Amino acid sequence: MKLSTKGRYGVMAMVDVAMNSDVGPVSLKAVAERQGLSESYLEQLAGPLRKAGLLNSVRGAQGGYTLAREAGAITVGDIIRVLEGPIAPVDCASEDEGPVQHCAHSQGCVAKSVWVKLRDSIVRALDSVSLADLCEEAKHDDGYPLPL
Amino acid sequence: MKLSTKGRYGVMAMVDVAMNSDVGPVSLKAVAERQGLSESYLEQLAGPLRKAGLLNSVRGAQGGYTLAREAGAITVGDIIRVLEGPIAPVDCASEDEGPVQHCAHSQGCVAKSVWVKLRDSIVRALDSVSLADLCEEAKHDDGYPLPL
DNA sequence: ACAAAAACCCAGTGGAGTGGTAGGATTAAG
DNA sequence: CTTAATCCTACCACTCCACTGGGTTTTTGT
Repeated sequence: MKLSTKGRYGVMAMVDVAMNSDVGPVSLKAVAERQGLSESYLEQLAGPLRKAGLLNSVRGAQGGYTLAREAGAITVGDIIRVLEGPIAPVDCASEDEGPVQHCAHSQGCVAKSVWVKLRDSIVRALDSVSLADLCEEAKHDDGYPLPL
Repeated sequence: MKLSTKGRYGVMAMVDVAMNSDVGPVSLKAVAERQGLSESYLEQLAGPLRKAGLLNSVRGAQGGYTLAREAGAITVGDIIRVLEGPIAPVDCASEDEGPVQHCAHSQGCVAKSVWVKLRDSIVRALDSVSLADLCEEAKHDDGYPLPL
């Protein structure tokens, strides 16, 4: 039940872009430095995010990325779906389930109701938070409660 | 965001034991046959479940496993925790977080609130369903709505 | 014109984890 | 004393994750 770094870094990067693109497009180099991530790895995330219509890109020097929609219209769930595929704790309880999913309909399927319930919980949690929410929170937490 | 087979098979096995242990302990061989799973793989799940106090075992011929608590007092979450470790969509939002978790408290941690919210959703979903619930459901679904 | 900065693309790679199998030792029933 | 079961440990094939690197194209600034 772990998110991969793709999803995690993707959200970090999108928040970074959201918070820094007021003065122009944000380069991956800048994101990588601020967030402490690998630039070349971020490239692999930016591609899909652009193709999915969450990011716009500007090529060439001084280029970079901007949000393709306003921050309030992009949810964490949107990002996760692009980078990790449809939300599905188990294969037989996927969001985009095809015609009918039959997992060798023995007693095993008894558990399916739990997995569907679990999936719906995850979907609700991820879709209920937008980039705007995270940005707002970030600004507020400026005087950050330091651990240690 | 996928559950591993350990968790899935573990729940299947526990339901099987719950539904078949009224006449005596249930052998892993029987579980494996009914559920279509590998017996030797199930052994690896039964060990931890026993040590965690969810299963009792009876060794020797005619031996097997019974629930260590009543079915209503064992949740799906209990099983998952034993077989997959603490519920934590990302490391910095684990259930059993130690003293303080600091994920390089740069802007990256901005997303932490989402992960915590996500974790809590998962925990609530998994802890709200007991083996008894699943057994009840299984009996009801006897005339099973066949796919195809 | 040209150098630098950026997005793009794609191929490869090391390590860790997943999903098992194999073999044996112990325990108890018939 | 054979058989059926739990128990324990080691091993293995495979996949996927997290990255790295090399190279191409596009644009800006000098």
